[in-house]
Amino acid sequence: MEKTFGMVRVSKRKPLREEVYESLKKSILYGKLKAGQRLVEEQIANQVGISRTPVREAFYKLERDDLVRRLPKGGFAVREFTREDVEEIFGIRSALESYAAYLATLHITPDKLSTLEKKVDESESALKKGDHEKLIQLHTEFHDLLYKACKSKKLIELINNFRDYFFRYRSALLHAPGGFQTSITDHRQMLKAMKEKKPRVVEKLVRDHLERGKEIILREISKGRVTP
Amino acid sequence: MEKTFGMVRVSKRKPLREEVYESLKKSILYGKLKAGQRLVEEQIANQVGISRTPVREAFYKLERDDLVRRLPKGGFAVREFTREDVEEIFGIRSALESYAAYLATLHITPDKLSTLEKKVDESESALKKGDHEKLIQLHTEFHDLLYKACKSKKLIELINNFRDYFFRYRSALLHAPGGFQTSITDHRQMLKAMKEKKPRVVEKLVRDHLERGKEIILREISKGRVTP
DNA sequence: ATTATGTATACTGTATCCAGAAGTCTCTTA
DNA sequence: TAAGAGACTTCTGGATACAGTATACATAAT
Repeated sequence: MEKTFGMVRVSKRKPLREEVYESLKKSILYGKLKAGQRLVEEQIANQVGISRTPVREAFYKLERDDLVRRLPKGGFAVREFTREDVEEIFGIRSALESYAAYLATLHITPDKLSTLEKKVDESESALKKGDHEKLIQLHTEFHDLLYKACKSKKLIELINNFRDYFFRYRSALLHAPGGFQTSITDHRQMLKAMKEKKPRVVEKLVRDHLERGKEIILREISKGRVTP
Repeated sequence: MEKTFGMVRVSKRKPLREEVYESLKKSILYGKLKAGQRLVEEQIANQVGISRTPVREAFYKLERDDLVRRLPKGGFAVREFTREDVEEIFGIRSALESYAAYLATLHITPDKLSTLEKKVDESESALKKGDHEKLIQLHTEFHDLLYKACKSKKLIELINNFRDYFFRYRSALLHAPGGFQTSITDHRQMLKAMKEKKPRVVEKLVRDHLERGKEIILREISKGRVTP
């Protein structure tokens, strides 16, 4: 992060530990680091060309995020998920995200509603064009916007932490048979219920949406199409 | 933590960072460290007689727990709560704890039910004797046991983290007019609904229970009887 | 009196080093 | 051959030192 005022450079660099944390996190979320992959302080430090200290601190932070777990023989590993984990996490997500959607329905403003509507419209348009990358992006954005409207910073933070666990599966989720269409239909219904100020309906729609997502992931895991 | 096998001492001491973390956390929870109190690495390190490293790591962990916040001028401070924070946190607690109670109703075994019943019986007995300390302890234990029955380690962890924010208020909560009696009545009703395998009823009872708790805390804060 | 500059202090972030623990491998002895 | 001891390797946790940054205070200049 650098700003330039004329010829004067104002540098506000993030601490190294933050940079390592974000880089590792991104690698995990995007699947560059596979579940089970072992990570060792010294190795990462040598690769990056820094000391162990910021690497260690990044590891501890990832550990607290439950994105890595500590190995008994030293080092950390990218977290793996059992079927039970998937059930557990989706259960918690359901509780949190439906609550956020409930709050969002209470608090949302008309301009935010129309932004959401625009996302759904764009999704339908992208579906017609078969632009799957765009659809994945719009799907994520719809949920980001929806939860942001709940006005609870801590809740959003929590939700995003849980969503991160399955970030690398979002493509598989949507590519499942009928995945794109179902997702758009769900979003359309949520939007409708929000316009009508029916928070309990939105809440239920989000629960069902997540239940469907969970079943898809479990099915894909069973078929060996994705690794836990 | 030391174990002794005959004359052989097996020492499994916790890392210093864990010890500092737990000690600071306890001081925060029990009100020894007041909201707003500033904490500085070097100072704590000097007081304890260790280097800064484990202190820093403990601070980061407490920060992640949202029990302390980073100060712009260096150091950390014990977290303060606005009324909005109280509302936010109780909202999230309500979502999480009611979900946990719902799961617990599905999973609980008869022996655990009778343990819960025993806690309620003991609470009524302690109320008659005016043993308030005992009542506070039993209240906490009831909830610990209830949530433990949900069989979701991550959910329990989350819930406990949120409960910790108001740990120092639990006495005020129960000492509020009619607090003890209401709490016992609530627990009795939850127990009844659990026996009857009505998870949605338990869920609602827990929501109402927490709503009441929130109102009490907000009222006590308004009256200046507790500091946020 | 006000503003600018220099210095001291307080703190953080990072690098380096040391000691210890745990696991693995090799050699020796029974 | 099997068991035990010692050496080696790999890793962590913590201590220490150094450099950088931000703030407060004192002094000099206008």
